[in-house]
Amino acid sequence: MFVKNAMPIPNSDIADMLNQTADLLEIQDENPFRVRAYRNASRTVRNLSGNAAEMIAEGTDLTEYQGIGKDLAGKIGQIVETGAFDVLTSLRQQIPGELDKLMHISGLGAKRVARLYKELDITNLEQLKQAVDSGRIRDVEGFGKKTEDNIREEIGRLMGADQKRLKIAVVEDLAAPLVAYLKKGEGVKQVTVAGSFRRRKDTVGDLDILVTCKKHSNIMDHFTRYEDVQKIVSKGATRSTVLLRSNFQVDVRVMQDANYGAALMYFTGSKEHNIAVRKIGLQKKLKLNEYGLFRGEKRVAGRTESEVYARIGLPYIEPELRENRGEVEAAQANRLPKLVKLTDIKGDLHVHTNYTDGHNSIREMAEAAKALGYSYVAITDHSQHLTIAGGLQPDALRKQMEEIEAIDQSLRGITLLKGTEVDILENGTLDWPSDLLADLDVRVCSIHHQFTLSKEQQTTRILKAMDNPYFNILGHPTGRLIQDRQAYAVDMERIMKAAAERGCLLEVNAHSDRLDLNDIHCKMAAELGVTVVISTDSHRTSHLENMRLGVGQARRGWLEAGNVANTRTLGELRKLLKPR
DNA sequence: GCCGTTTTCGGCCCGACTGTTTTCAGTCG
Repeated sequence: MFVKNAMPIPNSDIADMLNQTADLLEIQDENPFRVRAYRNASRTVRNLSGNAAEMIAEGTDLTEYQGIGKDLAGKIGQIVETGAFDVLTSLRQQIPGELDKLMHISGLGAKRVARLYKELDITNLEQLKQAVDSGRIRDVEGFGKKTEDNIREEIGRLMGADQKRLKIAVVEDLAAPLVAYLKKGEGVKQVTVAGSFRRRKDTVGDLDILVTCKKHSNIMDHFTRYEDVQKIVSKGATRSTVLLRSNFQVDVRVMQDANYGAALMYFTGSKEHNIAVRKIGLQKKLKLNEYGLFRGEKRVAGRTESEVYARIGLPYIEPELRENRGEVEAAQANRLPKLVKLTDIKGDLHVHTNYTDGHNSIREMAEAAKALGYSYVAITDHSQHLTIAGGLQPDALRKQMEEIEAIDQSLRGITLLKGTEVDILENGTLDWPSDLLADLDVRVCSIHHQFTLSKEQQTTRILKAMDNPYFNILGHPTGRLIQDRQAYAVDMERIMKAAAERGCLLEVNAHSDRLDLNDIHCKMAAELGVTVVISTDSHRTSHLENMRLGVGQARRGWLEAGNVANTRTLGELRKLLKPR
């Protein structure tokens, strides 16, 4: 049985085990639909808003979820109870080494990995490298010189430093000049970045770019001549793939304007969303592909995405929702959220200045916020405990508050709020005395040390801090740094329930390294009735524009303007920030 | 292994590109 005090197994671990099972079954040439069933269940578990182990303990029947039937629900139960999965264990005994890892080499799938094992006894990357170097690979049926070269290159890439997915802000910087370049191609009409970039995922694995242009364009030649191209992986009339010098992959697909909507849907994905939508189409005898929506041979839609969705009988689904996390069902029931937009945001509530570790002055940050059209901005520098970031002493904070008031008097069209980013100390107290907290307008409360406390201790620490009547906003609630630092262990559901009860707000930190809360947590917040604040944690004026990244995550988490405190007018906002 | 306005069996999204092939399997998205 699930022991209450033991750390429950995270959803990601369960999902990984199911996915590894799928890989190994595929290597065994199992029924491909059984393989797919494991992959689907893996994805469903990964996307659950609650912890599967806790849900099971509370009596939730996992078969309610898409892709989990009686059998897999039982198997997930076993994983949760024992921490192990006998199907996977037995497969690992039958299949030696790291064959499933070899599958993740681009160009090698289950079939070829199995063949390499059967014929050359290759079970790991090192053996594969030796087989390539000695030329034995070429003797295997279906493997030729080109394949050998490809594998050699891929191994080199894998053994070198590679982090394939990049943070979305980094990808924005790669995409902008490439899009500008493509637009200069002969006969080019539209250039749109699709894929996970358009869905605003926090990291992006490759760029999918859709180009529409006149017939007989030489756009693919133009594309592959782009100066940052390191290698042309494939090049065809309608689709080409290259690697940039940074090893980042870019796919370009060429379409005619009449197909634009269908193609954009197709290339935006997610794959799982597209499959779900196509299934609904099939029920109505409609076939959907990147060239349009067809009834038999007849094309019935395709020019715009809205047209395609409408013809299938669905309202338009925003790209950020297209993860098959319930949006298709919500669309069928006409219960899609009306997502928050960047233009709904009326102010930024987490901004640093050169009083602590920011680069710009109070006035410069305020002017920059005003230029974005905001009606308020809060200055929230660090508290005394955070010496490494030049945390303020109480008298320095008093002096800053006076300066904020003075500058506020001199500004028109924007209100400057006196704020703080106050440390939550290890015992759950805040790093300022109550009399100081009382004189501030906004208190962002954050954890900046002792990341390694147990889940129970960390959760208790935060809950205790929330007992403070001046606690407004939990800053970067999990402390994760994308691809750099794991989230610290917290019971997010308990924290959110407590926040909802007490009127505390949770931050969606829009800094490109954080995006914390993440998308799944945002959705959980909406479900639990927690109001969030989307803030940039700016340390220089240019960071204020990161708001778009935070809004992207909020949209991926199904948040509406009503779920977001800083879409409200200053008067309404102040009510939420009053001490309790 | 899942699922059901095609409903408890018999389906399961669909097409492009490559490489190794002489007509297509494997891989990818």
